[in-house]
Amino acid sequence: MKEVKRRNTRQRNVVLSVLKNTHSHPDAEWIYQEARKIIPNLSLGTVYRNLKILKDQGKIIEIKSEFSPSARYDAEVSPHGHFHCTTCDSIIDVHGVRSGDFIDETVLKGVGKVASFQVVFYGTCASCLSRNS
Amino acid sequence: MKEVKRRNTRQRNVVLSVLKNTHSHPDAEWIYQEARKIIPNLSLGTVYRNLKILKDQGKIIEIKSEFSPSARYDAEVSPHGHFHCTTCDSIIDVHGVRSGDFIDETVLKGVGKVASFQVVFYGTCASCLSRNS
DNA sequence: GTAATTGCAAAAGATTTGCCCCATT
DNA sequence: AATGGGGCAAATCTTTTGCAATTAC
Repeated sequence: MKEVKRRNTRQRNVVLSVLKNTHSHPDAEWIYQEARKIIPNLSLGTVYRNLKILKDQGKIIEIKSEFSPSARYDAEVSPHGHFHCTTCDSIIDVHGVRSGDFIDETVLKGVGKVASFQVVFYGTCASCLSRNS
Repeated sequence: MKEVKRRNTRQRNVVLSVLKNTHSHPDAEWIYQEARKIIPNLSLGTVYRNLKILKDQGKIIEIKSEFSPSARYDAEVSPHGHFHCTTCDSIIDVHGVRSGDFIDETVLKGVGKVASFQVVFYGTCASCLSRNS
């Protein structure tokens, strides 16, 4: 993506604020539906374009999961992991991920220079466990 | 996916052996092209179907990266992480990564029951670093 | 013989892009 | 006024699926 002077648009602000107001790690379609409640004639393409820009700017995180066909997004950008429940499809934040040791190790092993990382756990979340017990 | 008695087909064997013979973490299309050298009339749909079956059987791993539009595959199934070089697009194995090293198990216990996990580092690999220095 | 599997092609789903008009700076 | 951004729709890319024919067991 080329370096351009970004303008301050209502659409981009709404996309970001919708994402900041949820912990559900939604996909583009969900964000689109929510944002439409505020800007009814918003288009899905604009949502995708802005998600990419916001990701580039480091204001949001994109989550790629083996169990989700579409990318999921998160406005919490401090380093943390995710737990994807394969039963109810919800994604839960996992704080306290000790990435430092691993990044060091990776660097030490001569693999390369780490810029960021993603950790996703798969399994059954606590709610689903108790629901089926 | 329903439980069925799996048959031993040439197509599935070839897909698996193609993947076992590389460390490049290829996508379905690459596997398809390689496998076609052995079974010329193989179809891409069959490759996708078999990748899904092999994953279900735990014989291969699927890697979802923020920087790859298509899923990548790995026939090395022992728990390990990956490093995706955002310069040359190669994916490198990072061994010695265990979930317990990443996150306090007790924290994870409260979230749910973990069945598997995925760790992907993003950055610039050693080859690309030296090439551009 | 029976049911799983394949090849083919169409379909589906997710994301990107061209174009022209509008809005921000 | 200049140009980034939006809406819309078409296009692209990846993956899935229906179906009739084939193959493994």
